[in-house]
Amino acid sequence: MPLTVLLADDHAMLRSGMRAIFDTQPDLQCVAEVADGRAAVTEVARLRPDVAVLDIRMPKLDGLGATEMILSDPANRTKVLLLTTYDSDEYVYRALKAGASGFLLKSLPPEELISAVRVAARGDALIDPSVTQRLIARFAVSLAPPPTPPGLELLTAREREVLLLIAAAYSNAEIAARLHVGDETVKTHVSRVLSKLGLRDRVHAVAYAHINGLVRARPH
Amino acid sequence: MPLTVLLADDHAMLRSGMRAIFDTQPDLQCVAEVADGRAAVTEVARLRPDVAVLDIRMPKLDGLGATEMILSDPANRTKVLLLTTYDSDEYVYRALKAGASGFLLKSLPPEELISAVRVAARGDALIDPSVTQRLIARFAVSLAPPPTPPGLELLTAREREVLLLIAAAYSNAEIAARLHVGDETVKTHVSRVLSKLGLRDRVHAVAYAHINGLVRARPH
DNA sequence: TCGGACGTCCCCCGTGCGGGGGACTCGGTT
DNA sequence: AACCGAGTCCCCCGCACGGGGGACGTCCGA
Repeated sequence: MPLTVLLADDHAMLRSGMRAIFDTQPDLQCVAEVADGRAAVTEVARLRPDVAVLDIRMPKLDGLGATEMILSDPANRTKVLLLTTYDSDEYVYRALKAGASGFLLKSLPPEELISAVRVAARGDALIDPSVTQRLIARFAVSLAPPPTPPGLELLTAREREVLLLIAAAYSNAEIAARLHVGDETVKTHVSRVLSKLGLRDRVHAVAYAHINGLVRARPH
Repeated sequence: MPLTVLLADDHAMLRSGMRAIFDTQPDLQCVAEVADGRAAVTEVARLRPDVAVLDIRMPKLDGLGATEMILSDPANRTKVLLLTTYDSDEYVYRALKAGASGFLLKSLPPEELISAVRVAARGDALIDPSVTQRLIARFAVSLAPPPTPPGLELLTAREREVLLLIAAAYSNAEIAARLHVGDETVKTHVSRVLSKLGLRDRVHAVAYAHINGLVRARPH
């Protein structure tokens, strides 16, 4: 059975152009054309096409908002491809966050649009190369380890160990038990950590450790 | 002038296959074939091709390591496309982090490999659709706001305000000055925050706030 | 061989902190 | 009217904490 497609764009000319492209493919069937985002949402809910191709700029509800509404429905099985004339980073992030299966520029060659629909239908995703480039850069920094915080290199191994335990909100006595040393020893380490890092008290130490990424916040 | 390409793969058969593909394109010139990662790095440094196509599994130095060495050189202008038989998330992350311009599966149709080289050469990037899908999912969660931490809804507006100041490592006296209230008042708020959240002391409160994303760590 | 860094343990002392009370004002609900 | 939650201020008490000292052993490099 053919893949069903919904087209959403406020320019009738562009819609008929895309429909013509799909009509060249026997296994692709364009089951609806709409001119705004709200209509796209309702028609997707009614017809449940395999793929919805949405322009970002549309009246009443833009393509991003429509995408969010469509994909936030847990019963939905329609994949969403977003089309845009100009790419903006904000658009991309919002689109990907909403779970779009594609983010493409309208300059895309017709045959690639067809292949994009097939890619989306089988559950994969596709991003325009010019956007991918910037996405990688952004993704890389989000993976990059935080730069070594200032002053950390002054600490000995033991002191860093103690700092991590402070950051985990352990008391001196708890740290002592955990390291199997006396609590007076821990006090010494703590004092050295504070003075070496220029911190007033252990509360500042906890903040320092977390802000500088010494403690991994809820693992993603 | 033609685009120059370097091929790196430990299978001679695959190299000659790819070379044959490139030879069908007048504007693509395969300037070198190497069989391991170390050779790839030195040849890229010597020949400075426009694009290097690297297999991930290679002797001596794998494609990821080679990518990192190539792209860590600030004088480098060669773009890197990575090829792999099986995709693993870890591979992808490392590749993107290193700054690769592409991450493709060997199942890729030949004509798409050609187009990928052109995409990379012009500075854009390209990721295999099956990988993109998972990348989006991962990217989305990295953008997702942290879920509302447990217990936070028990706090009044004022108490939340105080909690944020505690998280910023302010002392009771400093919080009092900042809020223009007496320090006895602050003590009351702090006590309520601690008991409502089940925290032992302000140190735990600082850790709680940071772990639950109430305080934005170094903005990316 | 002598230092110096590191890790360990000890004492004193002042104070910020947190728990336990209580009390007052406001605003909104019943 | 009575009530209650939120915000404000006050007192007392115990204690963990942090700064100031000093001391001792080990290991390593000068």
